[in-house]
Amino acid sequence: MAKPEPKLTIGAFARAGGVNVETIRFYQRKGLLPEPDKPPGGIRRYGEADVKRVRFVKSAQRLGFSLDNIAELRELDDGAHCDEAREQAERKLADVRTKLAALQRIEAVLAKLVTQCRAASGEVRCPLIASLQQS
Amino acid sequence: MAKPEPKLTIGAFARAGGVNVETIRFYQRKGLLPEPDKPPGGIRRYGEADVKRVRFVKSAQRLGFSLDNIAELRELDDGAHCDEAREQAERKLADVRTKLAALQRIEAVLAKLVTQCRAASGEVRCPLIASLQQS
DNA sequence: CTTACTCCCGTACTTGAGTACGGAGTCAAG
DNA sequence: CTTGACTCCGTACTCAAGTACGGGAGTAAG
Repeated sequence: MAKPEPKLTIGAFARAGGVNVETIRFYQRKGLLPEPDKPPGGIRRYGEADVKRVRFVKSAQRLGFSLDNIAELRELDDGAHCDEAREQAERKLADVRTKLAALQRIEAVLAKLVTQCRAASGEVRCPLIASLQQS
Repeated sequence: MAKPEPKLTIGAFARAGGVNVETIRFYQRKGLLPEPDKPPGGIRRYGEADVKRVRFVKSAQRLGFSLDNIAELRELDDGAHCDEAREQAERKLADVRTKLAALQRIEAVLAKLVTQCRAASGEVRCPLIASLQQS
């Protein structure tokens, strides 16, 4: 049953996870990744489970979770805490929706300014800059 | 014609601009706000033009421009460079649209995860965390 | 004149997510 | 056995956008 366990060095591990070595070490310091025991002789080895964990961090990060959020989320990964993880995700979802709304407003304003600017070539004052000076 | 020019102290000025004193001083160091001459006697005074300028910074910031962006934008405020300002704004708009799209994808994924989680109470594995471990 | 605010100015600290550096040790190839 | 690549480890630096601090000077009210 003993799987070969690829046994990557940190460099290979980092490449497999799509991050660089320093990032791995940084995550270890943060407690986001376990630091495998150093076998006498001195070089730590990493396996598939570690690669998965980096990927977990990276995907969660893409979803807008901060590293601290992710650490919490990870602590809930002991089976029974699905509810709490879900609540976290719900909070994050609310959060994302807020940001989305804000960004949509920005998009609208910016688009309008650009249009005005295109229309108004030849005016004394740049409508974009002028408008930023109000309010 | 000589307008009274309110002549605010930095504290009053900061309040008028809705930021705090340290922020004003920080913007001055960055070149985003002019630093008025110190009259002999030692206390600098600010007028309406300065308040407008802080507002300019703050509105541009709300639209997602960085302080460095804003400094560039401000340099274009000498009349004839409306085109360049518009180009900046167009780049920013493209930028905002990219972010918007990304955030929308995130929203979708997160919403789906939350739904799955609600449905799957009683499973061994939390679908949220499980899913973050893929890819 | 004293007290209580402000202002001035420089320096340093903060947060988040890494990146960079440098010396020492280890490992595999030639 | 040497060379080169890689690892280990700690410390320090980066960026953005401020915030905090502290001592000295000016100012306004009582």
